[in-house]
Amino acid sequence: MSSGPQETLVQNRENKLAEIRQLGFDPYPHKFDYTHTVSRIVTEYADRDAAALEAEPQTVRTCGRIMAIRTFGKAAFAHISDGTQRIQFYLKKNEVDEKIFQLFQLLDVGDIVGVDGALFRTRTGELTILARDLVFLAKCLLPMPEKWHGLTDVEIRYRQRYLDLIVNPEVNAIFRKRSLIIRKMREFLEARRYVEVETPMMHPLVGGASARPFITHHNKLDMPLYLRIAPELYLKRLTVGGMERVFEINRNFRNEGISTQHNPEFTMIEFYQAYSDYRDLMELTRDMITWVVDEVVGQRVVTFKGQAIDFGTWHRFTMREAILHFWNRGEPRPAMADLADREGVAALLRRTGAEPAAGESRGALLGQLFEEVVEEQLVQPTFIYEYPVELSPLSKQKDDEPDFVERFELYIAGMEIANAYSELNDPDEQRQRFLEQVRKREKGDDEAQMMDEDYIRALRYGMPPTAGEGIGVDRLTMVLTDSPSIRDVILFPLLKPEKE
RNA sequence: GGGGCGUUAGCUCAGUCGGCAGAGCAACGGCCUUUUAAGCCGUGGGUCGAAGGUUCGAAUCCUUCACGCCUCACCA
Repeated sequence: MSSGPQETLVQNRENKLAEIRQLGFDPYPHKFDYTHTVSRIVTEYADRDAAALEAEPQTVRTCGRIMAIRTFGKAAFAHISDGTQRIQFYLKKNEVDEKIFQLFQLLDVGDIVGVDGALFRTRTGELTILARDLVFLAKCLLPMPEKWHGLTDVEIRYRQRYLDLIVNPEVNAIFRKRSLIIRKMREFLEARRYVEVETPMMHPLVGGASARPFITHHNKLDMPLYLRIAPELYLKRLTVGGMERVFEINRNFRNEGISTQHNPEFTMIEFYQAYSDYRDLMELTRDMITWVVDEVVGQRVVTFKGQAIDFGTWHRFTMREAILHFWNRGEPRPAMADLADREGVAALLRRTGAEPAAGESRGALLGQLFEEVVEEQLVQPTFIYEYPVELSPLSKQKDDEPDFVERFELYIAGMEIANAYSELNDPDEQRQRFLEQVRKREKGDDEAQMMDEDYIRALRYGMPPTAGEGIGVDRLTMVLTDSPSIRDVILFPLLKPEKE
């Protein structure tokens, strides 16, 4: 970083900064009053042609980062950007103060400036500011990436996201879209009488999902704390307390592997609706996501990794139906009867080439079979419902089939996007489920949940029938921005530390 | 964690069979008052990811390591 040729590149820029100071300019002024952002100029004057700008002169005062400079000895063009749009200004030696021209000669690509002048159109028709004043605002001391290819090295892009944002305008667009997606989801829920809440990020117990937690420690209390893997158990305490519709948008932390679909911290919108069941949430989910797609994308068909995803058509299968429907491992095709017992499921699992784990229940194997056979085929928005009770320690059982629970997941582009269920509100049954989790934990399953006595106590005060859901905001954003990696929709994804 | 690929100038990339380290942009010095990847002339810039090894000679072959990407496993 501080060796060899880059030193001279940086030295050049530092020398220029010193010269700017010697010319009498403040190298780090405190503020700049502008009349227009660059973006506003570009949109507001998009329709004014050269004649219109001549007949009715428009002066603007704006600011941004210099993205390109083209000099002609006694004149020059430069583009400045506000991060979203860019506009050109034209500076002529005989139309500005001598000092301003000298200042301009000391500018580099990357510097931040203010410009003041009248708008005109060049011969080629480009909207341009004829500069009458130029204000130095900040120096870019490090050399900028190249103008044609920009910055493509993903390691630098993720580590130095600021540079990525400066150079690659589409990155800025993705994160604006992410912001809009979250805003629209919030708006959707608020319009339905939901209240936004914040619950603890540091938990004394692990619960609400199956995942390994990050562990930390409180010094004064001398107690271990877990970064939350899910807010679920706190949000449901709130429904006990009479907050009938609550939601939270925040991070979960899971101490698991990292991949194009997994970051150790990720954003989940989780919501609970009293006096409703999972079927109501299926409707709500479809309505919410189609509306968000309409608002954010403007059309129902979205391209993701080259595939057309149609949010105008939603599919639904029970987990068992999906296994039969999407079976692609040759004849004979399985029938519902083959899923009826553990041995049948295990046999099918063997036909996929997977080895059914020894101690696992029929429900767990069913889940495994689903993942083997179905998951990656669920490209179009698809609800999978009725999950095995063994995989769902917090969900309410089906009345007519207690081996299964009232739960669904939403799949898009082969990814799990949402998970929802009718909440188990029978405290005795919940205790049994927790005890089962504790047994798993004792057998070495470090993803199993812990007994949460206070949560049981809350349920004993009575929780209304309630349905709850979590939607993975990062993954939804991936689909709506055609981003193949979760790192493309997280500003600062976790990376190993830079060496040195 | 396993497998595959990658790491060369500030950036984007070439580098053949092991034989003097290259280009474009950026930078620096000139010329240039409507350019658009502006143009023309000239100049400088390298611990070839790191450490070992093979060889008369290594960016190039071998080993180990670091980081990244893809993929599998795990997970949402």
